Parts: sequence; C-alpha cells; structure tokens
Amino acid sequence: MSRRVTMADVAREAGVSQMTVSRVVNEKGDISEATSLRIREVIQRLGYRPSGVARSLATKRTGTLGLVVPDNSNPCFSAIARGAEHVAYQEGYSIFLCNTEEETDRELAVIRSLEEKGVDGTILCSSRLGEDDLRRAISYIPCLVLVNRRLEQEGIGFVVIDDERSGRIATRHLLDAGHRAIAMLAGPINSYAGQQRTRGYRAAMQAAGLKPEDGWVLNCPPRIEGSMQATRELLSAHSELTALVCYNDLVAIGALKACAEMSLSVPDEIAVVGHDDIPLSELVTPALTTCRVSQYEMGSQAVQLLLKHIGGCETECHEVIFQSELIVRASAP
Amino acid sequence: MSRRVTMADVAREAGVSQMTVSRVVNEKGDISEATSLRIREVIQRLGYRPSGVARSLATKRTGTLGLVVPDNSNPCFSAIARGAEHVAYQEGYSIFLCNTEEETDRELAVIRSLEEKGVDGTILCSSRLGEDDLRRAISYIPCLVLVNRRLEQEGIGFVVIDDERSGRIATRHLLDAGHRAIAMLAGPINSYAGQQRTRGYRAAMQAAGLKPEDGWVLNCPPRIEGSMQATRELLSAHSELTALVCYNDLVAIGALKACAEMSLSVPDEIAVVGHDDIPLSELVTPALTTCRVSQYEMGSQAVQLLLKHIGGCETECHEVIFQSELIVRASAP
DNA sequence: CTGTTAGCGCCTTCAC
DNA sequence: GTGAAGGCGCTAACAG
Repeated sequence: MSRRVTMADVAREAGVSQMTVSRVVNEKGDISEATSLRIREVIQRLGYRPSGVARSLATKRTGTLGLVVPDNSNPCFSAIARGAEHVAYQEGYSIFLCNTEEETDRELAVIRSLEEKGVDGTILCSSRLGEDDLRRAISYIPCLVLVNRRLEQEGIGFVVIDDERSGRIATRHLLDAGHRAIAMLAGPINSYAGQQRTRGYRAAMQAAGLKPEDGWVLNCPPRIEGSMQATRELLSAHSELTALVCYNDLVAIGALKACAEMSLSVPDEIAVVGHDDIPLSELVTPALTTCRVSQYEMGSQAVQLLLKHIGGCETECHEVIFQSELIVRASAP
Repeated sequence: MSRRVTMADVAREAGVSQMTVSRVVNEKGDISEATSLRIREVIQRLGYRPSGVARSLATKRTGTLGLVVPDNSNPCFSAIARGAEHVAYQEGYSIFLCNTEEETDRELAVIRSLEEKGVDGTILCSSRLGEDDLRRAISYIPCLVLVNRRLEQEGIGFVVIDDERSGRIATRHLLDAGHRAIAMLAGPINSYAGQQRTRGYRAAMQAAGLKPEDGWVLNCPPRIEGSMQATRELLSAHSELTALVCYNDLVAIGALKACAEMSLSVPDEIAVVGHDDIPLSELVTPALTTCRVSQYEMGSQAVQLLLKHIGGCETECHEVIFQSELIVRASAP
C-alpha cells in the first residue's frame, strides 16, 4: 500500500511551489499557460487526487449536506431524497442520507453525527422531535431547512405543504359527495403534518355543521400494515362511517386493504381519500383519490433553499409553501 | 459567529494537555478518574464537539461509505439504501447516497467525488459502466462491493442474485402453465442482471425445445413508462405472444398497464411474470407473479461485506449470492 | 504570475 | 497517568 500522492509530491516533481499546484487544481488565480500545462501533466502522471478531507480542514467547508428522513423506503421520502440529491449534485454537493426509523433517539443521534462530520447544512424531514429537543438539536447545526414541519425560530428555512388546507380540501370533497360520517386516520401522533391535516379535517367538518364523534380521529403508523390495523378497529367500532380521510397514501392503501378484507366495497360503502399521490396510488384498485404534492419538487426546493442560506442570503426567502391539488380517482369519485 | 470550541480550548480550561483531552474523548488509554471527570465537565461547559474532519485527516479514516444507485426513487434501490444505512448506522458509519440517473458519465463523476471525500468504502449498485470504465473507476476506490454486477477482479466483493436461475424459474413457470410464445422484456441493454435473466429465459426456452422468435427479446428502460411503450410495440408486432417475462416488477407493471390499455386481459390473454417483488407488486390488479429477493437484505449484506473488507479480512467471503423465490399471484397463476 | 509562512483541529510517537 | 513535538494535506494571507 504505497503512500498517497500529495500536492507536495506534485510540486516537487514539477519544480514549483505547492501553492502553484493548488492554484492549478482549484483554477484560482492566474497561472501561466506553460506551468499550468506542466503541472497538469505531472498530476496525470503521478495520479494525484486532491484530498477533500484536508481541503475541508483548511477551508471549513465540506461540500456535504445532511438529509434526515424517517424512512427512505417510504416512497414519499425516497422521492424527496431523489429531488434533493439532484440539485445537490448539480451544485457540487454530496448528501448524507440518514433514516431515523421513526425513533427520536436515533433522530438526535444522526443529527449529532452529521454535525460531527462537518456538513455545511442539513435538511430535516418530518421531524418527530418535540420542540425542545428540536431546538437543542438544531443548535448544533450550522444551517437548517425543515421539511413538513414548522418551528418559531430565527434563521431556519421551511419547505412545507399547506397541510391544513389540504386536510380541508380532502374532507370537503367527501362532504360535497354527500358524506357526513367521515373519519380521519391521522398518522403518527407526533407528526406535525398529521396534526395540521387533522385540523383541516375538523375545520371542514365544522364548516359543514358537523362534529366528529369520539373515536373518529385515530392515530396510526404511517405505513400500510399499521393502517390496516387501525382501519379494522375504526370501522368495526364505528359502523356509521361512510368515508375516511387519510394522513397519507400509504395509510389510505392500508385502509383499502382492510376494507377489502372486511368485504366493504370502496367507494360504495366506504370512500377513501389519501395524501401525497405517490406513484403507487394510481395503480392500486380502486385507484386512490388523493391530494397531490410533488415530493421530488419539495426535495429539490429544500436543497435550493438550504444552499441560499449557506451562501448567506439570510434576508431572502425563508419559506416555500406547496399547495396540494386534489386528484379524483375511483376510491372517492 | 464565534470561533469553534477546540480541543486546545478544553485542555487549557482544564489545565491539562491536549493529549489527555483526546484520550478522554476517545476513551483510549488510562486516565485517572479525577482528571477524566474534570475534563468531561469542561467539555460540557464549553460545548466542545470534536471535529470529524480534523480527526479524519489525522487518522485517514472518515467513517463514511458511498452508495451509488441508478435511482433512489425506484423501490428496489430505496430498499437497498435503507438496508445499507441500517447496518452502517449500527456500525457507526454514515452513507453518501448518489444517484446516477442511469447516466454513465454521472456514475463516473460520483465515484470520483466519493473518492475525493475520502469514503472508507463504496457500494456500487447495478453499475451501467462498461468493463474498462468500471475497472478504471474502481482503481480510485479503496474498498468496493458490487451489487447486481459481476467483474473478474481481485479484492472486490459481490452481492448478487443468481439471475440466470431467476430468469429460468420465471420462464419455466410460464412453460409449465402451457405457454409457448413467451417474450422477454429485458431491461436496460447494459444491465448485467438483465443480461443474465435473459440468458436464463433463453436456457429455459431451449430446454423446452423452443426458440425465441426474432423480436421476442426487447430491451427497455427499467421503469413503468418505458416499459409501457416497449410492451405496446412488442404486443402489436407479435400477436402470437401469450406471456411475458419481465426484467423487474416496474417493467412488469408497465406491461400490465399497457395490456389494460390495449384491452388485453391479464392473465387470460397475456400472462406476466416480474422480478424483485417490490411492495407495489401485490397491490396492483391483477397482483403480480414475481421472483422475490429482499432488496433490504441485499443492502445490509452489502454493507456487512464492505465493512469486513475495510476491516481487512481479505481472505474471507467475497461473495453473497441470493436465490430468488417464485411468488405466484394472479398475473400468471 | 509565483513563493513563503502559518495554521486548520486532531492524533501518533515517543518521552517522562 | 500525562505531556511535547511533529505531522496529516491543504489553503489563506501576504509578499515579492
């Protein structure tokens, strides 16, 4: 295992100072065509590759970003990650992807580890941390964008959906179709988006002169299996229900499966509306009515915002708000 | 923006040498309980956080791994990434996730950038590079595991499916059901797995005394839209076909959609078999018959193998081979 | 246009 | 048990 080729090696071989090599490598400052050419040749010949670590230590920049998501195998988050990485790549940044697996301890741990790695900024998606923990964790981080979450605090960016409106739209669509007994599968209890969508649901119900019965609002894990379980409970305890608003599409699809199991026909006996419009949603049977937001776009906007903050345009835009769009399909015509 | 708290600061404040602080931070060497306690107190009070960058420069380890995939929004790869990150996290590593978007230039670029960041090792999934480019790219990388790809070369690890067998099994299932005119939607032309699965298809056909007609084997992008296009072409040019073996489930689902468009009933007029068994596959209608392999498991095995290589157990296992399992559902009973 | 001097923050090696 | 000296590979700031 021969020693790594270093800048000093190149400098010696080319008969110049290290600084000159550095200038050529970074294309900074004016270098005469002749020496530049000679240095490039030596770099090739020796197979010199700059050390990002050393450079980072000297410049205090790493060219890396952290992306924290609950679960990358959830289509929402893999799309966010894809959109984020696309922009990051264009701008010359690399991305650390971290899954919290919905555990707050782990979320805290990955945030710490990101700061230790010296990321230039971090995107925190759907944080499940309480406000205090979140503030504390944030204090480690140089530059932050929150996705799907709000927090009263200076200097951080937000990329969010207008979740309250989204919950309202979904609910109103069902109300307009004549439903009265509408329940809400609200997702994780500590999900900010879940809370907001549920507010929207309540607001729409109230505006229609209705009040959700006890038990009509039920939290559940944001995944198919967890939702099936919750749907079974909900529908067997409340036979009066004719429609469900769901936290997201995975939950909605779980509801669809549970209905199938219970021989309840969708949409005739139970109508279902989801949130997000993941690729799966138009492929299931019945196809899912849902409130669409491009997760890919949210990911790329988040990186754009983060890079602006890193660049120091503190005074500029701090917030990107997406409006969801109702996509009507068979599950709730 | 106050200066970062450094080890020297802690040392000064605690009235010890930097080395002693280092020993406490890294829990190395014997330190008296008293000084250790005092140093910890100072660390807390000053809010000292070690710099991973500086440590990496000194130790020549970064505690980071690179993971290169074609497209993280493809469920196969998001599952691999999830499995990989799970193990990496347990072992104290962070993961750089890079998408190549099926572009070889970009694949080369991200490999370079990973080496520049000083990753301790890299996992390359479904590389689309030609052998020469691949070898060249690899030479930059300290430690490598290839997923879904083989290469004759010392010192690199492999995590692969027995793709040839998998293609054979899929095809044989259709043959056993009485199909004779079976086509293969073979995925990207430069996909190693696609080539192997196609070999298996040909082998099974041959074993049954059949020979694929010209045009029965068709390459296509590994996504739903691309597959729909290819399926339309294939089925309109070859009305004799009664069954399709597909490169993966996304391709199979595209085929399903194309059949629906063309009013061909699945499985009565056309039977379809996929590969992978992504979560979507049991949810589409008709549910997809497919050859299952746990992508999550492949991801975690890949990291385990990589860490062994990094650890230096060169002589140990170099290869993990997964056998797929036929899951029979409605699309090809 | 090019070189010199000093670190960046930490760890390794040896000495005490 | 603890400390001092030196270096990891690079760049910033100034000098010429």
